[in-house]
Amino acid sequence: MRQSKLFTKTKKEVPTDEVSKNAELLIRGGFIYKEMAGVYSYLPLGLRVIKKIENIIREEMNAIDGQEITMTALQERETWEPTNQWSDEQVDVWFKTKLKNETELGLAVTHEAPITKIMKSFIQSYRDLPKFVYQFQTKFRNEIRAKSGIMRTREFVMKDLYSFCRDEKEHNEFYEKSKIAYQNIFKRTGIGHITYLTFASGGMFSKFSHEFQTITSTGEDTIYVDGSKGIAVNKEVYNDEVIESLGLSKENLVENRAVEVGNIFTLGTRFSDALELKYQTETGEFKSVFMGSYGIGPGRLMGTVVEALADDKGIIWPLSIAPFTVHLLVLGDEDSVRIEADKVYEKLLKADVEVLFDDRKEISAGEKFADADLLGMPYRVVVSTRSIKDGGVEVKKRNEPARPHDGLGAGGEKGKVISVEELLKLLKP
RNA sequence: CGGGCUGUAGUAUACCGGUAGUACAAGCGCUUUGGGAGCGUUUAGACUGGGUUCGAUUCCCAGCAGCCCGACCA
Repeated sequence: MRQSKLFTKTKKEVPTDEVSKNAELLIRGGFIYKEMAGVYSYLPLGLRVIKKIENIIREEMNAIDGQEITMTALQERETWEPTNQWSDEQVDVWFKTKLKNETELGLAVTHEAPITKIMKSFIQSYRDLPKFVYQFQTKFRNEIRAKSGIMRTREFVMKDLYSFCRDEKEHNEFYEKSKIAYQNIFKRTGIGHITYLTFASGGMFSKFSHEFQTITSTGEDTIYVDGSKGIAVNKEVYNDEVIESLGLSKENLVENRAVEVGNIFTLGTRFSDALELKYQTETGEFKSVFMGSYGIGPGRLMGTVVEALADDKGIIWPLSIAPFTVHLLVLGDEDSVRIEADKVYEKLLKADVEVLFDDRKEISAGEKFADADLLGMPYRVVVSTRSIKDGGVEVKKRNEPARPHDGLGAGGEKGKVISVEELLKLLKP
């Protein structure tokens, strides 16, 4: 993509009404646009990140036999009444509305009840189980207080998977598989090393649940981490009984602030009982289906990556979810340099490298470098009179520490000059 | 939902009960070109409603909007 054609622009100024790092950097970079408090649009660069995150999640969900669907955002009152969750006392974040004929509707807060209804049409026998279904779909939650940029919003996409098993044993087997799938997702998106399986309360749905918490100083939650075992306990259930039952000891637990990037629940038969999702066993008895639900918010995951990995100059995207692999900069407007840069761009495209080409004219080198740092692509590749004289292109990784000042310009960080062929080998080994 | 703070060009800010100033952005011209460059020039602004006042962007009230702390969080 040529940056001269990209409709978004970077901003030098920090918006004063955003304090959180993720919102500041994502807005300055033009990844997202704030529509209102807790409601953000995703612009071209941001959407590319979201799509990559979704694809990683999709691959991991498919690997554990998930089947993708899309459910509706409009939900009927009757769907939620059997579990008593239409009432404002039970669920206080509903956005409710009405049809012209006064029928009450809700905007999707979550989908346990609707998916249970759907599955009633298809599950009758033990032969139909187990089944696993997921979607990426917009949730609406009328949060009293939206905050922390894209971390806690009123409208957001969530990947929610629902499992339907014959009994608790079959459920537990899947539940353990889902933990590994989730851990793969966080590893692949670059935050695996700071994300912990965390024992937590079950909220409305069950007594306990598991969260995946990523350690960042700006996190909303407090967790106690046992680094050697790689697990943690949420403050909300942090007591002697829980610590003992998990085989942990207080001496090894370290307090941290963290962001909940994923959450898995055992639902049991709460929904299948209430909505009468039953199946017949081999002996002809009717049993309620044993359920679980498994959520990840791609937007929050994106915000968490920004919070956890950025430096004082901008975002540092992991290769796996970067909007582009390479940020190609051309310095100077001389024809010879621009022709050479165009050639490099074409070669990268031909080799299937995702490249953002800063071909903007009359933009100073400093501004291009600052933008490259802010936008955070993994590789910065520079074409300039100097790189051409040195026989190639200058390559610098975004996550490499600054090299010592080499006298080539104020605050200059020199990359390594290599040929385009070597660059391609580096990117596509 | 309790508490606190804030609304001035696109963004960030300043002053003031009496002509709203600056920087960045944007447009134009020239210069510059390896870390957000310079000179000149142009465009552009007081959240809404009520009150006090000769006069309100400024003071008061209400509404709306935003941020922060806490509580909440499927």
